[in-house]
Amino acid sequence: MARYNPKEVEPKWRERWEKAHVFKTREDGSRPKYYVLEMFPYPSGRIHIGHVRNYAMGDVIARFKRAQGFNVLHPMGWDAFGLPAENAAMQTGSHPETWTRRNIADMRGQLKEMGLSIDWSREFATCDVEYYRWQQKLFLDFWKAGFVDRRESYVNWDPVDMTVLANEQVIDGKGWRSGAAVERKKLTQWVLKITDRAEDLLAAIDDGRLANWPDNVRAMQRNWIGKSKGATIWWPIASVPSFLPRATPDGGRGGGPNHGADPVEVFTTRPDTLFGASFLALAADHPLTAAVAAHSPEVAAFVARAAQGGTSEADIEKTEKFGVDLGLRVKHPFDPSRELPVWAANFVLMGYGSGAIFGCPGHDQRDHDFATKYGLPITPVVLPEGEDAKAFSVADKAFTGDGKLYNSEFLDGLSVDAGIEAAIARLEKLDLGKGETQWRLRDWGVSRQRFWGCPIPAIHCPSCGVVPVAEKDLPVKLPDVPAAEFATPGNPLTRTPPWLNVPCPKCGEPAKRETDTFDTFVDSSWYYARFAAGRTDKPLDKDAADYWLPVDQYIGGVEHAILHLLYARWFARAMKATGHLSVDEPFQRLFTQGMVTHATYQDSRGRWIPPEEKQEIDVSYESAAEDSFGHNPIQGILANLEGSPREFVERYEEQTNYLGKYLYVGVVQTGSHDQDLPLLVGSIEKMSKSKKNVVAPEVIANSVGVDAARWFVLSDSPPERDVEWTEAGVSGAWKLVNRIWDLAEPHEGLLARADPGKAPADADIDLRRATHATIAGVSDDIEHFRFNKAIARIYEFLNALKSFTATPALRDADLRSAPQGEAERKIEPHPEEPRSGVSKEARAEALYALVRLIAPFTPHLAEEAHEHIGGKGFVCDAPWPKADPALLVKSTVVLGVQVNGKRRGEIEIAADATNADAEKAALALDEVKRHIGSGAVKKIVVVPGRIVNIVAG
RNA sequence: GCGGGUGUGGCGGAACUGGCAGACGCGCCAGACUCAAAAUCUGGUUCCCAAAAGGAGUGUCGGUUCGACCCCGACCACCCGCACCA
Repeated sequence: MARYNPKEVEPKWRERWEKAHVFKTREDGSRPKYYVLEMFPYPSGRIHIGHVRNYAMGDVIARFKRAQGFNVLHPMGWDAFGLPAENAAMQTGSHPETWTRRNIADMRGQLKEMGLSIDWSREFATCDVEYYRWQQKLFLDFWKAGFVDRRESYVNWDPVDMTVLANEQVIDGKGWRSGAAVERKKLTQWVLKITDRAEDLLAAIDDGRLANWPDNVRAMQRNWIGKSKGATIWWPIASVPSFLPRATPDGGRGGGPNHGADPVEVFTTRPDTLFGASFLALAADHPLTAAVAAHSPEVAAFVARAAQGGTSEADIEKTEKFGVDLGLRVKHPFDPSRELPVWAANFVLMGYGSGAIFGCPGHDQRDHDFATKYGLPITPVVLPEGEDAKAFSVADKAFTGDGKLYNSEFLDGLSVDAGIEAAIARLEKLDLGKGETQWRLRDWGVSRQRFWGCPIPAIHCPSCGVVPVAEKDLPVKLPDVPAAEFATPGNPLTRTPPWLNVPCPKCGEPAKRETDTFDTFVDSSWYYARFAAGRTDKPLDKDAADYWLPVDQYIGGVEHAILHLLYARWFARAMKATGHLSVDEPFQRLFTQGMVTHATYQDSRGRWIPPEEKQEIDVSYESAAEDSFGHNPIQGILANLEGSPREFVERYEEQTNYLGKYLYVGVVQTGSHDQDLPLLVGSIEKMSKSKKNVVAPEVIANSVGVDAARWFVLSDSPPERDVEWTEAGVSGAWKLVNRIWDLAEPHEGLLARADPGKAPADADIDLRRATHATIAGVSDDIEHFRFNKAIARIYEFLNALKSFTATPALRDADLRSAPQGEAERKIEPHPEEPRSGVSKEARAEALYALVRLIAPFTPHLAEEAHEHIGGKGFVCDAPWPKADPALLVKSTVVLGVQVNGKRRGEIEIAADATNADAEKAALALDEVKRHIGSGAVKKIVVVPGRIVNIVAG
């Protein structure tokens, strides 16, 4: 029979789909809508397996919902602005747009080969003028609404590339590309005021609006927003040295009329421990520290030393705490007669709170470390439950738990929570502090000093200041810049006078355009809405947006759990406030899929070896013990290894333990590299070019077809976990494709001859039950993103189907005695001679269900098989099969029988049998009798349909 | 340190609301077909005991229950995110 040939079949169906426009989304209010969206790709050049998995998942959902009768929107586009295009331009001398457009064309072709049910008519790239012009309009609306600000802030500046770097692009204090030491530079940046919505962005995480998001993503967002409740406290400076700045008119609040300088502002979450305060500590870059440093070489030396330590690195833990006494004293808010020293300390950060803390060494470990080092007093003020006040000590370690306050005057006896409230009340009464909430979340700096991005529509006028571009003048298009311009570092926009020089929209005098472009996260913050409701004359069509949004299912990598998803959430709120949208949460359900990983290989010199260049060898135990030269090859290989052969040795031992008979000697590279160098089997990692463990999707598509690739990336591992790419796994998927094809092949035209809708005879009941149980199970699994289980169910069904199709006479047992030549028939069951009693109708029903159930996973194969068995039209247009509830109920059930909780046998009884029947049947079993023995039956627990447990003693 | 998650055969993983642990796939073993191999097909495959009978078994220890991978308590290991966040 004909071998299934994906190279012919797959393109054929893609052409047919395209010709019939089957995946074009029609506005249709009569059907319920379903919007499936995968995070759109950055056009880096090629599709990789990770994309395949991401889009295969989305496509399963899209096709499934479509078959269920939903009006499905499943679009695709390109996150097309960004740094790599400019870097490529610098290296290759081509324009960023040329590079980007070429990549898009390549990747579009590759994506189309995947057979995705995408409405390509809605495709756009964020670098299309028709997209970014509306982004500029949204920005102007946000500006008008007060969501935009301009602020001075520090940025990472690469002096060689002359650009701002994101924190992730700074490696060990150096630019990731240029390797130049990064400078901190103060720039005026455009800012979107996302902190204004911090409260609501946080509230939505826990009030049910994000109920269908993964817990870890919600937790990450919660942490990132970082709300902490506490108090701001103003500590009056006791005696003010002359060199300190004079008090500002409003800054002296609470300090009384005659303190001479502003009080020191401190934020704390534990105002209840105020009586345990023994010092104040300021950040090294706190203004007050700077003021003292100007007059004290010792303090200046401290500031210099503190600046050396890596501030953002993870090895902060190792950094020793150190500080310096500033020589200032402050008055305790609750007892002005008590004065505390003011220190500067390296562990206090200017970027959080007010850059100053009060140290309570008894109840904060960092303060404890610091106080111990510098001999500052340590006073306990919280007594744990059940501890004796005299015996309790915090000399060795800070106590951070709950308890009762003591040593705290008016707070004595209160719990921590009550103490916090009482302390805040007193502070507010004294006008020395107030209850306050601090956020970890910062406003979003969107300025990038780059060319390849959406221009920020603003104009700098010498007399009017910063002025928005008039709406009639939109879009602010990127100017035509010769490709050669990109060879020079910096932003070409600053060197393009005809574009740069414009009249001020307000006064008409000569002015200059803003040369910053938007962070590309802005582009991806609203694309989902544009897909759904794009219009040529405005950002969105509100009616269409109201119909389609929110996105019903969003799918992407967990690496976007914080920034992209947070920005998109804020953007939706801002768009709602400016009348463009009606939703504030754009993504109803979120799914974060795992990565595709692959084993890595390294030779003994540490070079990465591509998987296709390695060769596995097995050596039998006998030959391993001694080869023809009388050497043990394992020992030989191990002896040759340079560096650390640990990984290799572990694998080797593992294999001997299990197999005994065979030794997995490992992997020897062949091909272009040195022969017979032992290869280390490395860890299993995310596919990456640097580790040479990538597998190109097109290579798979050209051999076993995209259906097999799609099937593979969805089988085995649950979708949220990583899946390891293995050759064995791919060949398994290929085998599956052929199994299904073999089933369809002998039944050519079956649907035409049988009516799968006609209720078949009773004798078919087992097959029909299997069919309907599979329909119900697969539907439920897809609905709940359990693709691996849906696939397992399909395998189970195939196994069942086979037992119905193969005639018992041709089973293995009979084959041995069968005459020569008879075996041929076993491989190819006769289509018209199925197991006795199974009708054409039952088989037609089973196969028709099968092709529709596999369609979301392997759409080309489904179409081909469907056509082969005589189906009309497209499978992707066919309705999703419905399970008949009557066939999901069994007439008899098998119950496990336990004695004292251990399984001892099973009984098969009618599904509607009474408990008494079940008990009787269970007690009649020989195994049960034996295990009860001479003991008395004390109790019998019967769970109908599940189990019988006999308690005997 | 804080937050989230995960621990089940040789491997990836199933097990519904507390009810037959190991579905399904891979790998492996045996057999059929073949001169042989590949492919395919059939059967087997948690561990211990030669087998049967039996026993043990879901990271560890304890608890609740007729019954625990599942619930509770304490711990261990690993993964992810954040992090001198006051």
